[in-house]
Amino acid sequence: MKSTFPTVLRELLRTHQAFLSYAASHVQKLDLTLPQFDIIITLGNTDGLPYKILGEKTLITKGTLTGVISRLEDKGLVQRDASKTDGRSQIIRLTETGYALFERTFPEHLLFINRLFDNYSPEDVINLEAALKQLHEAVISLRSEEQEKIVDDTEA
Amino acid sequence: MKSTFPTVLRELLRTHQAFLSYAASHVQKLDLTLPQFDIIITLGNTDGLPYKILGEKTLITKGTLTGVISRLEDKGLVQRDASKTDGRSQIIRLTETGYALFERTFPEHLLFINRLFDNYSPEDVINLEAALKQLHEAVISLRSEEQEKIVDDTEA
DNA sequence: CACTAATTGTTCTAATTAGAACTTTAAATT
DNA sequence: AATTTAAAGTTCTAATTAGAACAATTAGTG
Repeated sequence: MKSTFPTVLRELLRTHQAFLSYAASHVQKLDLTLPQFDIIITLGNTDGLPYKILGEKTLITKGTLTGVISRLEDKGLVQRDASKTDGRSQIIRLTETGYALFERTFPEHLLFINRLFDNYSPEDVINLEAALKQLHEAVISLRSEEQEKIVDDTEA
Repeated sequence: MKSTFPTVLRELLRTHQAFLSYAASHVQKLDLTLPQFDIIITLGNTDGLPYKILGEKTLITKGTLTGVISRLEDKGLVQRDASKTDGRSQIIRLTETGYALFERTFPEHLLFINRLFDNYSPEDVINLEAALKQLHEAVISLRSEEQEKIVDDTEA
């Protein structure tokens, strides 16, 4: 059996790692970590987001999110407000300083990142996205199969 | 300007994360973390590898590697031997227990992972790998450009 | 050979990470 | 309405992560 594991999936890990370190190199100049800047970006052009949504958009789990938000709060870039409609929920929004940082740095960051695709044809972009989605869906599909197995075992 | 950043690259992050959590779900049953199991796999079928090579293959930086190896050593799965040819270098190899674990678990792990590609045609695999490599090379190319800039600044 | 530069691995720090236990509040059920 | 169940955030723990400083050794240079 020819194993696709070492070749294709290693390449996924390598590409991911390379991209993160590329993106981080830009963000570090702002004295922010990548997750921190990701929060800033995600909050930009919104009127604040509940904790939960913020975690879903940035792919940061809630236990981690508390720490990241706290550090941004310490830096004065973000603030927590209690939700008016749900007593459990916190709304995170950019402070004035945070919004100013967003406006000042986001366009340049976008250029920096999009430079990766300078030599891409439109088809290349489509292919990449399609290939990633195909793998993503395969993972999700198998993961839910595994989940069902566990449920079956519990019931049995 | 149409931004490729939020769509394609988010998909890279999501796919990567989904894959890791899928792989981790399997490895956790062995009471190992993914990086730890990655080391076991990488050492399997070798006669031991120097620290440096091990880090390159697993994409783990040296500061991190020390901790991961130490934990595997504590579990008795791996041992450190001083290199005979280089006084600075350590050779990491599987212990008997470690090798037994590798032999017992690796084939099943491979099956578990390769299941992701059950519905892939050969072209699908080739496309995925090509798309990832294209992005990877774009990152590397830009990263080295950035590096040159820094050198220029230092010289100027 | 002497000196400098580079490499190997360890140690340390600050941050992120997932997961679990926990508190508080909301929703659902009886 | 009372009770149970679920959801939102916080806190805690163990591990990973990158990066920087450091000691020991090797390689390269004059």
